[in-house]
Amino acid sequence: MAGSDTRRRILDTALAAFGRDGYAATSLDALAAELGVRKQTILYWFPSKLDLFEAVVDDAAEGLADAFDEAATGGLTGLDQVQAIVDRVFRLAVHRPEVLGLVREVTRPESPTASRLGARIRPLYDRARDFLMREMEAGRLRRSDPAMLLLSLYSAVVGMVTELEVQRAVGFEPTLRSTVLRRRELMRFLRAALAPENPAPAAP
Amino acid sequence: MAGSDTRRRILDTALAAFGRDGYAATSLDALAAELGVRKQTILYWFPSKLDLFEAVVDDAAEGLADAFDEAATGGLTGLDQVQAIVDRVFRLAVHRPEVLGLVREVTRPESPTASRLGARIRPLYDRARDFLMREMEAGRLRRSDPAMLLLSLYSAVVGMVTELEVQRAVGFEPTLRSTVLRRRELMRFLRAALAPENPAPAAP
DNA sequence: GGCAATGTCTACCAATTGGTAGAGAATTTT
DNA sequence: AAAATTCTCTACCAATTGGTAGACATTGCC
Repeated sequence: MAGSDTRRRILDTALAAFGRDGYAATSLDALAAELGVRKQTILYWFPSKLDLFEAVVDDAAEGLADAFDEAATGGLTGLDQVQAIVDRVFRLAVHRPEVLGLVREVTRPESPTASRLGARIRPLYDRARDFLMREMEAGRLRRSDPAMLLLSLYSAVVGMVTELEVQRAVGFEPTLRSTVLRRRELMRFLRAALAPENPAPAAP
Repeated sequence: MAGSDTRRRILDTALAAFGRDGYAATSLDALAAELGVRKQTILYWFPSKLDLFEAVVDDAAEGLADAFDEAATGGLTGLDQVQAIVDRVFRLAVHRPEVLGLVREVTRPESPTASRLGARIRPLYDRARDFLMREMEAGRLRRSDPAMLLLSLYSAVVGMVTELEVQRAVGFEPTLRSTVLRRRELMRFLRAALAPENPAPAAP
């Protein structure tokens, strides 16, 4: 069944292209050329460009959910859990920056599938908010509005990560070292913002 | 001289369109229609689509610089100055969201003018870094790497602001009230992260 | 071997794209 | 008033876009 391999390859390459160049700037012909295939092969697997894009979004959302799951199954709590997730997102950003590019593309209000993404990430969002709420009540995180805090966190992390690109734009070529420094600095920032004012009592 | 008025109108409308839909998804025909004018009129004022885009970027960069200037001339220091700038950016985001959309578009690595933006915002960047360095040395901000901290700040603010859009994507319609709450929560976050561990001594 | 399903291709197509050439107003300069 | 400049227009154009129709190959099944 070589066919579903083609399908997989199309999804991967399309994710990279959409994430890098955006939906409008990615043409099916260019995509096909990159795949070493004809455009009609793409249209065989996905009836239209928009269908392809939606499939790519779903696929990426699934990958993101897996990444979060992986970072959230260690039984960590408080800042350690936050750190684990930040690390995971950074790793993703380093070796698959297109995924975050796609997130960026898709959160644009005029995106052809802005609402679709909503449905896809909503469960992640709810889980994260519950986690924050629990940790605040346990005194392991500074108390504040969990929904708002979550948006702050998301902003800080994704913003920081995508600013690898800004850094390029401003003229620095980001190195591995600078990436490490960036992550460390971000964690200092987050720890300062999130650490409870008076440490939680040890568990009984 | 009705001509330069046309030029001005083209710049404004193009900024809105590029910021909302992105460069590739904005066609000169659509832009012209929105302006009530023929495409060739646009091409008379700007020799090509790319030229128009560059002019729009320059124009927006100028506007951003003015906004920062306005927020930075009150002689404030430390967290108060940071807060003034955050407020200013939020105001901008509320009544001209396209500007931030454009920043987002242009910081994409494949943007046709990624490097151009670099040159334009570099002075702002340098000024902000100098400010942070000064305030740290005066003990009014927590000490850390100013360049990294600046990226964190930029990320947190721009990320938070663009998440007004994410919020829409997830299905909430942001209200004025939620915007106010968001700004307040962001400032709590920033204050927690930036406040010096031991307060600075009063000025002599 | 025949046959049906699956998968990739060639050949087109209508619509849209950014852009050129140059006519025709309107305004300013002389 | 004539001439020159400034501005917006109509008329095209070649290239690219997403998409359709259907031929041709390959595979697994009977």
